[in-house]
Amino acid sequence: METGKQKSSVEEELRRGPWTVEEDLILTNYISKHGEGRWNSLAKCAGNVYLENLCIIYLSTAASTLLSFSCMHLYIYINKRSGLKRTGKSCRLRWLNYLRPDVRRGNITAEEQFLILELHSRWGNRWSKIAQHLPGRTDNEIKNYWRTRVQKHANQQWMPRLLERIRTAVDSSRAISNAHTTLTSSNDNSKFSLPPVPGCCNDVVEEEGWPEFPTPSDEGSMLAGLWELSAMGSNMYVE
DNA sequence: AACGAGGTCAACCGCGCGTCG
DNA sequence: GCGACGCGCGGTTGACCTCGT
Repeated sequence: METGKQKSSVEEELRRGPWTVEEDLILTNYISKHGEGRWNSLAKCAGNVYLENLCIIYLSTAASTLLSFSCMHLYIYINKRSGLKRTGKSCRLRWLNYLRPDVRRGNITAEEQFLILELHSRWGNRWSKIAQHLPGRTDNEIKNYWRTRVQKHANQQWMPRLLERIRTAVDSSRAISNAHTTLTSSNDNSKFSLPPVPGCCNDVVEEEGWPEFPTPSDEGSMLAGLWELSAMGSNMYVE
C-alpha cells in the first residue's frame, strides 16, 4: 500500500507529452558533454547539470548587478526546478528521433521512397534495419511514412503487383539496374512500366499487362515518387 | 467562419533480448 | 541458473494540422 502511494507520487513527478524547448536544451546540453547511452542515469542527472549551469549564470549575473530583481526571479526559478522529469526511454526517443544533429527532416525523397519499398519487401517491418540504410532518417519516421503514405495504397489493385515486382527485382541488383535504365530511358509516361526482369514473371506480364497503374499526375501517391525517380535519372542502382 | 473528416507525426507502451551481479 | 535492470524495437495512440463542405 505504501509502495503504491510512493509509486504514484513518482509517476506524478514524471513529465509526459510534448517536449518543451527548455527540456530539449537540457537534454542536448547533457549529451554534448557526456555522450549518449545510459539513458536512465542521464534522465536523472541531466536536470542537475542544467541547474549547475543556471547557477553559474545566476552567480555571474548577480555579481555584476548586485542581485538585481531579474536575478532574484531567476533564483526562484532555479529553486522551483528539480531536474529533467522524463524517463530514460523518453529521453532516448527524443534524442534519436528529433534532437540528434544528423537527423534529416523534411519530405522523403524519391530515392528514399524507392529504397524503403525495396528494403521493406526484403525485410518486412524491420524499421530500424531499414533506417540504417537511409542516412539521417529514423525508424520512427520510416514507420510513419509507411503506415500513412504506403499502407493506404495497399488495397489498391496495382499495389500488390508493384510490391511483387519490386520484390522480384530486389533478388538481383542487375535487375534493378535494368529497371532503372528502362525507366529513365522511357519517354512514354502515360503508363507505368517496369522492365523485364531476368528469370521472373515476364511472360505473365506480357500476357496480362499491368493493371491500371496510377499516372504521374496522381500527386501524393507513392508511384508519383517513383516517376520522379525516373525523371531525375538517379544512378544509385547502376553499377 | 465553423465544423467534421482524414492525414501526419511525435511520443508512449509493451515486449523481448542482452548484460550483470 | 535466475532475477533485476537497461535498452531497443515495433505497434499504437492522440494531439495537431489541413482540407473540404
